[in-house]
Parts: sequence; structure tokens; C-alpha cells
Amino acid sequence: MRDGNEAAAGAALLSWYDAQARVMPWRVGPADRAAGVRPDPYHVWLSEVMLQQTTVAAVRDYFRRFTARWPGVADLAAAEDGAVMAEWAGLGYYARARNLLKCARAVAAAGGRFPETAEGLRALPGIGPYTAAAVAAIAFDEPAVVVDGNVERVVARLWAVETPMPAAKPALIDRAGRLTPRRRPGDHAQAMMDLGATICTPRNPACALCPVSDFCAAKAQGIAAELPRKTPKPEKPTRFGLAYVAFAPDGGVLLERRPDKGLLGGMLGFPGSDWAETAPAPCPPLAADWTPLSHEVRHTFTHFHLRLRVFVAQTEGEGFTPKSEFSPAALPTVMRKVWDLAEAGALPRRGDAPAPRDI
DNA sequence: AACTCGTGGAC
DNA sequence: TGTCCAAGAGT
Repeated sequence: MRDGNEAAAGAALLSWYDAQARVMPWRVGPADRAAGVRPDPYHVWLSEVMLQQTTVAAVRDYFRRFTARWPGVADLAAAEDGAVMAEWAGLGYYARARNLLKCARAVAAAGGRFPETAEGLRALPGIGPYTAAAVAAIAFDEPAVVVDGNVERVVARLWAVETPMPAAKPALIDRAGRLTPRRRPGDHAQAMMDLGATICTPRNPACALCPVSDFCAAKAQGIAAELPRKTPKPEKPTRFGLAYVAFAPDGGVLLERRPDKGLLGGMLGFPGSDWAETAPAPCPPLAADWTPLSHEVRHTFTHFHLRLRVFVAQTEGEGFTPKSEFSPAALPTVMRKVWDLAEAGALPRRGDAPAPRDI
């Protein structure tokens, strides 16, 4: 990209965007947009929070379920914590769900309308620089500079920024700002992100299909696929833990709500040991005849691998969750894997078929 | 300023 | 298989 070409590149990008038909349930279609229909700020905010570090494909059904169950921010604000956490189960990064509720309640308490500027939005729980800018641009037409991972990559290539991440961030924000138009900033932001998601991809970018390839310095130098450069990540350690699944005669299950802070905070799970890099000591939640299962649960989090030994027992006790109130879908994925294994292991089985990989 | 925090898909 | 990666925020 050369100085002075920003407007031309931006126009090419927008016309490409207008020709796309990427259907997402939170977007206002081209016809409605042309008729002056604005996106619902609640929908924009909800989708942007769900999309933090999460793919469009993963978000789509969650967004539909949330909006069907809680059509407006006031409905969400009035929801019970457990209901929201259960609806979020499986989507990951559960602090987002806790902050989503805090934010909804703050907005509802302030009259039910979202702040209409990036600065105002930024003060709400769970809304950082990216989300504040995205909501302000898409819902309120503010020419805010929207910078996510896609934009960083697109901009790093357009200007052939070779500084490794994250040191390059300030320079990339500066470039993204030069490219942000005063008209249709929301569409511009979405166009940049769509371009990054579909054409200017991390590996094998489809430069032949790119609407701004003529402006791209990295393409001209033949280094598009190498940018943005980043420093190598440290290897993930493996941690070990124990999980105990107790079944009551009536089908009840022993579950616990995890503390609000930390890993899987606020979510349901099975009692068990801490997860450490050394072998955990047995710590059954109650006295019973615990049977160890032959397979273990494997799961990988952002920064460590986990291997869980699972124990099952048929027993009785206090505090079991009744069968009618338990849904495996309300569990975070690692706990759902424990459940799947325990449920199969608690049944008599022929032979000993190996469990699927990573379970 | 690093570190923590999930998950599923693409290669 | 494992690694990388995604529309980041909070601490």
C-alpha cells in the first residue's frame, strides 16, 4: 500500500463486500440496509461477544438460541445465571458469559439502551477495544477503528509490516485507521474481517481472488503467506487429574458448580482433584466403591493438555442433581467427555472397544 | 506486560 | 496424530 491509495483500496473492498452474500443471523441484509434499517445494537453486541476468538460457524446456532430465548437485553438481564451459563456451555471462554450477564444488567439498569459511542461501550463488562469499536461502527455508524486478528493480518500484508507480533500492534492499528472510511465504517469493518476470514487467510491466502491485491505490498514481494510474523509459542505442558461420577439409584448425578473465577468458572462439573503436572492423590467426594474406567479423558485447553482418570460409583448421598434437572449439554466440553465415558463405562459392555480419540 | 482463559476445524 | 488458529478481555 502506498500513501494516498487508502481511499481507492477502501472503495474496492466495499464493492467486493456488497457483492458478497455471507448470511449471518445477526447481519442486516443488503436490501434492508439500503432501506436505512439499522442493526439491533443488542444483536450486534451479542454476536460480537460470541465471536471473540470464536468462528462464525461455532457461533451461529448459539446466537439463534440466545435471541430466541432472550429477545432483548432486558430479557437477558432478567435471566438466571445458571440458565445463561447452561446456554453458553460448549462455546468456551466462560468469562464471556459471566460478563455478558453483567453487561446486560448494567445496560438494563441504565434504561435499556446501549451507549452509542466506542468510549461509552468500552466501560461495560466484557467489552474491550475491539468489541467497543465494532459495536460503535456497526450499530451506531461511528468511524471507529476496528482491529481484530483478521484486520491485523490484512493490514500487515497490505503494508508488508515485517515486525513480529505482538510488537507490531501499534503500527497495525495506525494503518487500520488510515484505511477506515468516514462513510459506512461498519460495513468497512465487516468487509475487512470477511476478507481475512475467506481470502486473506493465515495460510494459503487466495490473492488471485483478492479485491485489494493490487494495493498489497506483501503480495508484490511474494511474502503474503509469511505475514504477520510472530514469535514461536512455548510448548504446552500436560496436566493430570481425577474425576468422580457418582450415580444415585434414581438416576441422579453428583455435580458441583465451579467457583466463579478461573478455569471453567461458574460452570457445572464433576468433583475431582486439582489438575497438576504431577500424579494427583485420590480424593473421592464420598465413600463408595469407586471403579476406575480403563480409558481416560483427554482434552486440550489453551495452554495445557489434560488427562483425566475417571471413577464411577453407584451410591446415594446428599446433594445429587435429579435426573430430570441434568442435561449433559449444560456441561463444558471436558466435563461432557467425562460424562460420555462414565455413562458408557457404567453400563455392562461387550468386549472393550477402544474409546474414540481424545475421549 | 505477560498470563490466563475453551473449543472445534483446517492442514 | 499434533499444531495452529479464530470477529479478545481481564488481570
